[in-house]
Amino acid sequence: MVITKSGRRMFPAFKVRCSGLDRKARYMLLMDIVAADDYRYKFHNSRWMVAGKADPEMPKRMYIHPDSPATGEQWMSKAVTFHKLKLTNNISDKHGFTILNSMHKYQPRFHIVRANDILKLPYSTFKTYVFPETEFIAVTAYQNEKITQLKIDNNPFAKGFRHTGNGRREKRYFFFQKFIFRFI
Amino acid sequence: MVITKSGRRMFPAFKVRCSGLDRKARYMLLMDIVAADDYRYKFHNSRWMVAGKADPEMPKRMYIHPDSPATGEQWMSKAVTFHKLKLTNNISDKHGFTILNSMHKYQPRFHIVRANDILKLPYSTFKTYVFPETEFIAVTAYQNEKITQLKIDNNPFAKGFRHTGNGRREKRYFFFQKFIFRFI
DNA sequence: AAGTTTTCCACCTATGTGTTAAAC
DNA sequence: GAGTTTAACACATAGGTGGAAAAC
Repeated sequence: MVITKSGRRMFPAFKVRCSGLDRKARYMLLMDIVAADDYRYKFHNSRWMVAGKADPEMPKRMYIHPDSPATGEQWMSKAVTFHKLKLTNNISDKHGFTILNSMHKYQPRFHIVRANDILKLPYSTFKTYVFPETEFIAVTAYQNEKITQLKIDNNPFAKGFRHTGNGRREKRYFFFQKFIFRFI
Repeated sequence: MVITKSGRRMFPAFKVRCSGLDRKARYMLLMDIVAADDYRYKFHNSRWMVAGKADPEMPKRMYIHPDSPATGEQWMSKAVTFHKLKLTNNISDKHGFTILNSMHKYQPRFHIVRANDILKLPYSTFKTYVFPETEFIAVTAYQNEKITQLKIDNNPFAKGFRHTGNGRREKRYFFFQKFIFRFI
């Protein structure tokens, strides 16, 4: 997962479906990201390899889903997406983004708290869920070309980098087409 | 103020500066819009004139500033802008926008509530402030050309309609310039 | 020297403007 | 008919992508 100084979304976004909640009660839904192990990695010979002990971790922010608080009924009515959570490697970040170390491995976590209010969070019981398949390594530049291509093919914001059938980028071609269309 | 089926922001936005709050206490800041009188209007001979009795009003939504709740200190640290409030004439609106009648006169209101939580709002005391200079008439198409021009000259999203010094629109010209720059 | 991070960029999505002509 | 509303449009702002080269 790419992290930048200015903040980068996770892609694909963390998305969950909830069931078994009390329809009338109010809940806050949260996410955080914790170190998955105590190593630093490097990508070498097309493989991630351990490259030493992990650097110190910054305190991790608890990201509150912006629809919080909402009723169990509202949360269960559709999938809940955390697409606005942002990652950064800037240890001085003032936006409240999640600060990670590049070349380290991380595990997102999901929390459900029965609470009306952010003030009650510290005294409330958390139900925490971990999905191991969402583990990732933070980078400042892609290491694995296949990951890059997966992102390009699936992230709508990267459409400009997709290939046409014959293997060439389509961008210049379409800009030219647009020009012709407007001036002939 | 223009209102549309899909929802339209107010421009200029309602903007206030707060003082005298308890720095440590938490407040919710709210806005709503109420009928200013009981008339329907028409724009005739370059003047707004009464054109009969008002149509029935839809229930008015209380718009909660998205930064709510926050401390007095946070609210007082900078001007508070309600630029995301949206107006509509669609009586079936499901977005929670403020539903107004076209050709009717309205008065925005501003409310400060000392409360931690949306749930406490109904039991809380409101301090309500009205600034008569923010009164407006809702329309679906501009009636007064001077108002149109004021909006064009000041709203960044309407920059495409601004005139150059010689009185012509600048848009085509700049598109052509951009083209030359890219291909020479 | 080699690996990692930063900055600037073109290209994209998403959404806020008034205009225009058609619809009501 | 005359006045009002709607829908499609070009042109903006705002901000999310990876690429490339410079900087570290």
